[in-house]
Amino acid sequence: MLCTVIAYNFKYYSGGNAMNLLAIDGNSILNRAFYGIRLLSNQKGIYTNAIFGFMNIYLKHISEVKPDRIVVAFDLKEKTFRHKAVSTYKANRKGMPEELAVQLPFVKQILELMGVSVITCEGFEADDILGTLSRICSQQGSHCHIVTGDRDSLQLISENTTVRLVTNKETISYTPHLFTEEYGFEPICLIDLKALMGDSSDNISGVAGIGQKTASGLIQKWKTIENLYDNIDNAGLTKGVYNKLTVGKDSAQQSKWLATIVTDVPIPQELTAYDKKPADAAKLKELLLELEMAKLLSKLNLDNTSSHLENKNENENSSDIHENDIPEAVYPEKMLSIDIISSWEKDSAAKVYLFDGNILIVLENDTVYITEETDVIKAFLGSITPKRTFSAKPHYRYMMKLGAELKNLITDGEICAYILNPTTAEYTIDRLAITYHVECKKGKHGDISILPKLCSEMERIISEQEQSELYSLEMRLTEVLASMEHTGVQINKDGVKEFGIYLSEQIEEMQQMIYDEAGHEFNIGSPKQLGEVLFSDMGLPHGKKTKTGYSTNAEILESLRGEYKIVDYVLKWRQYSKLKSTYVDGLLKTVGKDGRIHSIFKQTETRTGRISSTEPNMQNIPVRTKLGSNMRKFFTASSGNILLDADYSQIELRILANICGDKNMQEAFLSGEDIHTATAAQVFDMPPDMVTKEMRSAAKAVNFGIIYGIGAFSLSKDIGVSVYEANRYIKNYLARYPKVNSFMEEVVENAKRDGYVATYFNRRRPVPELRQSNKVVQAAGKRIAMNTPIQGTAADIIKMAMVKVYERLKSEVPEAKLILQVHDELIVEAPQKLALKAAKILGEEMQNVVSFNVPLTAEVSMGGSWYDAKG
DNA sequence: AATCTCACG
DNA sequence: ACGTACGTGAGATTA
Repeated sequence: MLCTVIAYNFKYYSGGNAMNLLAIDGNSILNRAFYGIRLLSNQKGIYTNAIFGFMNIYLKHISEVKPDRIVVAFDLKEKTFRHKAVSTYKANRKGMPEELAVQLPFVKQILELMGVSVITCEGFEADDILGTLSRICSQQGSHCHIVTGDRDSLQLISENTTVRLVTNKETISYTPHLFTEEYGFEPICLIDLKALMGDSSDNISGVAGIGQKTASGLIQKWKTIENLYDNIDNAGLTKGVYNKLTVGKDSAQQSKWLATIVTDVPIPQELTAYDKKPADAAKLKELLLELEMAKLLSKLNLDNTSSHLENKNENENSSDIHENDIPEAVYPEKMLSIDIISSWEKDSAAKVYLFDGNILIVLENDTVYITEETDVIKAFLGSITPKRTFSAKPHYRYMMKLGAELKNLITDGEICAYILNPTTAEYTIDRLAITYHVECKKGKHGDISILPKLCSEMERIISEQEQSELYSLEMRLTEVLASMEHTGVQINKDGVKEFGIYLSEQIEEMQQMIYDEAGHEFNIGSPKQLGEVLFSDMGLPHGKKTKTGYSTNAEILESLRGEYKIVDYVLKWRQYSKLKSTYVDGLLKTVGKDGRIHSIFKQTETRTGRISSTEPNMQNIPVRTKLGSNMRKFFTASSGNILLDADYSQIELRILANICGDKNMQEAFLSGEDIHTATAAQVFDMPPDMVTKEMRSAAKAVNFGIIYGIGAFSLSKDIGVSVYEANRYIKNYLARYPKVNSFMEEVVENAKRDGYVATYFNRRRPVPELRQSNKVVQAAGKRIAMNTPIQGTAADIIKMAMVKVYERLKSEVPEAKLILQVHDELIVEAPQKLALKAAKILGEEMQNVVSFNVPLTAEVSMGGSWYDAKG
């Protein structure tokens, strides 16, 4: 195969008028690159991920800053001891892993061949060199841009020095203004902050007992530790802080010294020494070719002498492949694996070839790599060619963004792996290859080339375990989740902000009342300080202790609420603070430019088969308290639309009634009586209309207990009766519903024998806990075994409903969109005019998704906000 | 990075 | 004697 390489019109750099120096912390950036990209190697087995990543970051900053001079600084050795270092300095910092260390010389070599100054200095670290350069620039009226991943370097920020902080997500360019806005003090005071709070990664001890929050407050007020200590007696400090500061004075001073970056490293003082020298193009090209970095070559404009890159696997005649051939003409029917690469990290993952029109595609092992976003990808993904991938959801979202449809995606390796074992923390192709004994030779193109083999093996096992239907359900669900993420939910930002202002006022008020009661100020948000104030200083009766001190959770405080005013204030303060920080502030951070929140729904996260929601979590928006439920008023239908909300009633208990087959329990549901009342009638042996509120709520707790894997102790705690009493309830319950009892016993027995439990639809979950010798762990394993078939079957059912609702809406009411799922609840946004039609589909599909002896019921209601739509 | 607390089903 | 209900995610504090 022969591939045409087209050069990018990449502008290297052009100098501006003001003289600029770009100074890069080589070690810091190399580290980021290494840990940010999965391990890759070229054909010879040389690891290349850090090289790729480093060069990408390097080029990005060059093109943005367009510097006149460039310096890349490195630490000399991994275990360099600083001239001023104490003996334990950095003793706990782990050495560079071998895989990274081997890449370091290549990076240096590439930079040198490019004519860039690479500097190291015996006895000093890279950031000291940067500090020195920054000082030289300031003195000579030049501007210095520092590129690093290390926040310590922010202390160097000045009018003449900008720090471009590289993080996993983004690069932030810090000017003095931006820094001060974020930290509340000047950049140079960062060393004073560290002097107080310390930094374990650098073995800087700071002042014992002073954390980030306290330290930050002190520095904002006093700027430097010297100033703080000079005024310490009239600084209005609490006793605790005062004592800690006094005791830790020496440590603070030494810490400050350790945290200070050196600015007088012996390096050339004349800035012209760092002018860019001519590159050795030939050698550079040779090296990059050896490393198989085609894209970098083209970015550096080094590929114009030879317009063809030869594929090492010459198993095809040299016919150029044109973009139009790719989707349908080349491999119309054959299954292809795809890896769409859109971010720079992955971009560097592939050894790729450039075709006409800047598209990067590799066909090898039936794998297609695509990195540029063009119409060809769209055509390919939208074609009927069967496709295989690892993690399909981003591809669906990509196509939805383009207003197109991803078609014929048959296999998703990550979903396969989740079906086979949902307890795995992270799914990577490398690990799965080992687990499923698929030979993992490091392919030329990273690990994706083993995907075909790996998938067929996993699919074989899925089929053998009779999980193919479940797998197919999950495959169809991916598109539904992608659509929910894509559509998002509208939020009333102004309303949320206003609520936040109200909360702030309340927090302030509560804080003042708490301080008045306690007699002094302290950090209410610190469980440690709160515990000391309540239980040591004020002498309230304390409950159990945690490892670190007194327990101050809501349950304990609630029991003291009536007797001590302060406890009530603390509980209120907690409630307001939680709403403010997690919901008001947290949600506002995630609102998209379209005024909607696009949460991520994770499909391979939970061990029971549920989906989870992150960034933000839309599955734990408050509802149980009056105050909290106000949040739901801000989730609204967009104009002309309305929200439909449907939830299954008692789905887990109904599932239990069905799968255990207990006639008495089924009867309780079929009677139409409220289930908790019916249970109370059974347990307390009386007619339903004699059941009191208290009895009903006790029965409700027992019902929950049964689902979770009952324990008398916890039940007694939950409903406030003796353990003996709780035991009686459970006994009565199981006597009335005998098949519940036998079902639970059977499930545990089977799990012990098989090593896993399964849901009604054959979703499996391994329960290794049952095979451990520790009895506490074993008991937990039993509860898992009892709960998972119930919770998991409910998850299976709502997933089936989601797919059906989604597909019917798509064909019958395409304007209506499924937007949220909260475990037993689905939310649809529909045009008002079509609301009834959509509501009918929603309710019908949810109810009819399975036919059980005890039918499922779903209650649908609608409204302009989530608050109103929930019945 | 671990711990505590608390929001949801 | 010991710990104490299932499944999640996020924010704040502190080591």
